Amino acid sequence: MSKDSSNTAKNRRNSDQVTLIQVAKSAGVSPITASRALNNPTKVSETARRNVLEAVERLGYVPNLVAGSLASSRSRLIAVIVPSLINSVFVEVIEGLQETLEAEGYQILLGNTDYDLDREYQLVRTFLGWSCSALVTAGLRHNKACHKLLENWDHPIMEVMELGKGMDLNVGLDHVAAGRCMASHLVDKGYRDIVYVGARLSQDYRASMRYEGHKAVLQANGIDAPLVELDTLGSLKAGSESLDQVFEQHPKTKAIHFANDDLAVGALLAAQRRGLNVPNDIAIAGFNGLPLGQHVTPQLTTILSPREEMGRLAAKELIRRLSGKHVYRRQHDVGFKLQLGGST
Amino acid sequence: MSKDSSNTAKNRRNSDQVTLIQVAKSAGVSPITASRALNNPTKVSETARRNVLEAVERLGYVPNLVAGSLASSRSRLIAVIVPSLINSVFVEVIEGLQETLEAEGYQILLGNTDYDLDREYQLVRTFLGWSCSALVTAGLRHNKACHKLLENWDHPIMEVMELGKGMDLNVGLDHVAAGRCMASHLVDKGYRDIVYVGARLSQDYRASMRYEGHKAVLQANGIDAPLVELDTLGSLKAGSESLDQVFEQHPKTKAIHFANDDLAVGALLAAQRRGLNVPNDIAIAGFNGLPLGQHVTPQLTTILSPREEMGRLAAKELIRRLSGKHVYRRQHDVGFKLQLGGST
DNA sequence: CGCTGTCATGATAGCGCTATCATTCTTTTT
DNA sequence: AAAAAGAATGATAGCGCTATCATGACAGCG
Repeated sequence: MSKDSSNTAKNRRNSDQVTLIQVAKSAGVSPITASRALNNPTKVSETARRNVLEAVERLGYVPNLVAGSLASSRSRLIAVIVPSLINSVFVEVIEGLQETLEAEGYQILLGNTDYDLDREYQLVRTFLGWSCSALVTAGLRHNKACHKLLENWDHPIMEVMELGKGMDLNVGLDHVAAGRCMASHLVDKGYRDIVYVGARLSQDYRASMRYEGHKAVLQANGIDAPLVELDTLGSLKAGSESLDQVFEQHPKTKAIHFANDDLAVGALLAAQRRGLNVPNDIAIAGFNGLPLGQHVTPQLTTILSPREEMGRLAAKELIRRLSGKHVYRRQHDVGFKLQLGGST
Repeated sequence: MSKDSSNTAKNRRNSDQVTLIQVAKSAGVSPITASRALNNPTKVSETARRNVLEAVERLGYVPNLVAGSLASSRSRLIAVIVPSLINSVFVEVIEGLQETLEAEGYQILLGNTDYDLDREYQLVRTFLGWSCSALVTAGLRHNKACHKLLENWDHPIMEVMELGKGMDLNVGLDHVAAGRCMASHLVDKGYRDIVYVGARLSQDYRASMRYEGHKAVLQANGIDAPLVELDTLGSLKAGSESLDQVFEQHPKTKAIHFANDDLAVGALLAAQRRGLNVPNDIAIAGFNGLPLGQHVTPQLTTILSPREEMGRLAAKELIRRLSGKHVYRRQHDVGFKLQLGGST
């Protein structure tokens, strides 16, 4: 009986996969040297490195990242959790993140909470199980279990979109201030009957933060700040349909401050279809600064938020942190810009 | 000298992490039973299961998915590779995939090729290293190395967006037919001076497939089929700016068949800004059926492609395959629909 | 010449989990 | 009642890689 180790009953090797051991053998070095040649090239002699790389090429070796991560408890995976993909805002942040992270050899593990904090908790649990190098999540609010889990996690956590004291790193903008900014603009323009329209504010709580800012400014000017909340997600369609609801509840409305550009553009186009002049009959303002708003006539007055920039900046801060460098700011305000169009 | 196994020099345990062994100990069962209680509940007695679940709760155990994947060489990760996130079309497919896959406990590993097939190859290599359960990629074209790598991979591969003989599973639509469909419509409407406008056709080769269909119909009708290719990615801005280029190169143009809705809507709005009547002065058609096109006036004539549906269907087919069931069709045509608006 | 320090390499021992086979105990069958 | 089959559990041995420590080779130095 020969001891054929490659064929015993207990063998459960994935027969056809090339392993680092085979590469090492073929290169005439030990497995650990082969590992170093691939992951720590400077720790290995020129010849060894060359031999290993040639063997990799020759055998078509694809590193098993799962094994590597288990052994090193580092994974080069970055968890990214967003509430929605339909809302292009988050996609642009992801785009910014991805551009920077992929260039550094990190991969994105994507989760979608559908604006549900319990779902977020589940995703976080799963992602921690993947030994992610870091976690990026949209927003500063989490449920209790999630908060506790993250607090005890010893990897960077990046909370994006809004600004405030987070768990670790934070890149975002001040939504209350953004709401104030637009409201001030409308008041300065002389509008008095102003309605704020949002969609599912309990879910999109950043939109309700903007409403808070909006309300504060109006009240400081002795103006009422009525709110119309739609029961659908923000979309062109919802914006278009919201007009009826607004005029029904507040017939004298002269200006509408929408929670986002989709709603605003939907309403703008709908208003024009029914023969209303924007801004003379009704003024319309949005939030986000989507390209769409700049292509309609009149151009949409909105607040431009630097979304890709936010993603890129978040990624850079994370990378700086992951490479052990000192992070200068734990909180980073990317700001916003009032973009004046003809719609107000 | 006591043999304190938890504190020897060579110990590199991640000190604070709760492992399945601790859960098992606390539940009074062996590790393997604990494992089964979590992953194969039916293989374990009612009491054992309850004890394990309680211990999990008590200790705050988070399964190490990396270790599990290494041991089982299954990962519940699904690689999804798309050429772009800025193009909302791919995002909607991802949304459809995610909805279905997350419900089945799979996670999405997201890659972005930026329309570069070499980049795709790199991403595929990385993702194979993660022992992904399956791979979803946009398109049927891959570079040689990538093709070879995938051919030898023994997990499901799903190619989406376009229809044809792929490597494994395929869910998509026939872009040549879509191009023919829209061209036929334009010809039927009586247009003769028709220009096709696309952006970066060598990258977005599906758009050039639609052009092939378009050209075939026009030529069959004895009509010339001029092409204008833009050097930017498709966007409202590019569409808006394309008008000049079209009229400069083809002054008599009466209809423009755009490669996608962003371009088409950008052009439609730009045409109106310069006082042209759509469709009397210039007819405009798009492709995709984005909501945007249905909210402008006149509504955009376009081809509606079922993108989320495509993602959902792809996910379902994958899940069926992953659970070992027979897959009835390896190729699935999701079709498209000519959506008539007032713009043609 | 021995001493120390640096560099390249290797042997060993896991990382935390699950596949496999073995064992025990219970149920069913003839 | 004995034999066969099934259900629940466990012992063992990895999955493929890397952290850690140990070793040997060689240079610089008094």
